[in-house]
Amino acid sequence: MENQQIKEAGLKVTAPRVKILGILENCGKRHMSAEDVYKELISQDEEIGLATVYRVLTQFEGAGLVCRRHFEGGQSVFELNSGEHHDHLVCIKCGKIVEFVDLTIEKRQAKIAADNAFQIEDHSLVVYGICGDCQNKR
Amino acid sequence: MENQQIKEAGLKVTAPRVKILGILENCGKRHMSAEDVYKELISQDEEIGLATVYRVLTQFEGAGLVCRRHFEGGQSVFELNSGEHHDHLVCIKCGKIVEFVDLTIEKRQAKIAADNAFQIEDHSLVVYGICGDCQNKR
DNA sequence: GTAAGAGTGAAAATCTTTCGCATCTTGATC
DNA sequence: GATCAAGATGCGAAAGATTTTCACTCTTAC
Repeated sequence: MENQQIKEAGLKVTAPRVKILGILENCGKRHMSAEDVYKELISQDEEIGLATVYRVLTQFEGAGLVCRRHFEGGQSVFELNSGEHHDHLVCIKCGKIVEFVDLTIEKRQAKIAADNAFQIEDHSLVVYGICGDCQNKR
Repeated sequence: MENQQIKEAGLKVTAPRVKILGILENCGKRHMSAEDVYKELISQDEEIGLATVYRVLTQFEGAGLVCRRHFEGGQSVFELNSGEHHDHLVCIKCGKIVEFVDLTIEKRQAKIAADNAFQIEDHSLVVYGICGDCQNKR
C-alpha cells in the first residue's frame, strides 16, 4: 500500500502524495514526465497543482522511491525505482523506451572509473535509435 | 585557421563565428556552456549577444564542428568535435570532465540495440562520480 | 482538541534557450 | 571599389521547464 512507502520515506501521508504514487504504480507507463502525471491527475478530477507534482516527485526522488532521468528533449521523466539500476534505449521517432541491464557494460564502467581514480556515484547510459516498428513504418 | 573551417561548413565568415570558434579552440577548456563562451567574449570586450552565441553554436553543431552534450544540471555544454566518438566521466564535486572511449562498451551497446530491433542513431554515456582530487580534499 | 510544523495551490520568479524583427555584413557581381 | 540579395546579428520579448514565494490548510504529536 502506498501509505506505508510514503511513511517510510519520512514524509507525511497526504492526498497528493498518495495519488501521485498511485498513478506511478498503476498508470501503465513506467516513464512519466511531471506534466504526464499532472494530466493524469486532472483527468481523475484531482485538484493538485503542477508545482505540487514537481515537489512531490522531487521528494520521492530524494527518498529513493523514484528515479529522475534527463533524456534529450526538454522534460525530465520519472520512473518508479525498481531496485535495480538499468539503462535505456529510446526511440527518437515514437518515444518508446526499453530498459536493459548489461553486466559487461557495468563492469567496464567500474574499471574505467577506477583507472581514472573516480569513485562512481551514478551513471546514465542512453542509446537513441529507431525502434523496429518505426523502421517498418517507412 | 578558423576562417577555413567556417567556410567549409557553408557559413559566412563573420566576426562572431571566428571569435567563438577561436575561443573553443584556445580557451583551454574542452567543454563549455553557451554562458561560458559568452562570458569569455565579454571579458575580451566583444559585443556579441548571448542569442548569437547559441545560434552560432547550434550552427556549428549542425555543421559537425562541435558536439552538444546534456549533462545533469541544466546547461548544455559544447565541445569541439574531435572526430572520434567518446563518453564522459564527470566529477560531481568540481565539475572535472574526463573523456574516454571503450570498445567493449560500444560493442555491447550495438548488440543490445540489435537484440531489441533498434537501429542506433546516437548514444550518451555519462558516469558521475568523485574524482581523485576531490576525494582527498576531505 | 490543539498548537507547531508541514504541506499545498496559485502566481510569480528563475533559468536556459529560442524567436521576431529591424539593422548591418558578407560575398558574388559589375 | 560600388552594388545588392541573402544571410547574420543584436536586442528585447517569449517560451518551456522547474522552482520559489506566500498566505492558507492539514497532519501529527501531545
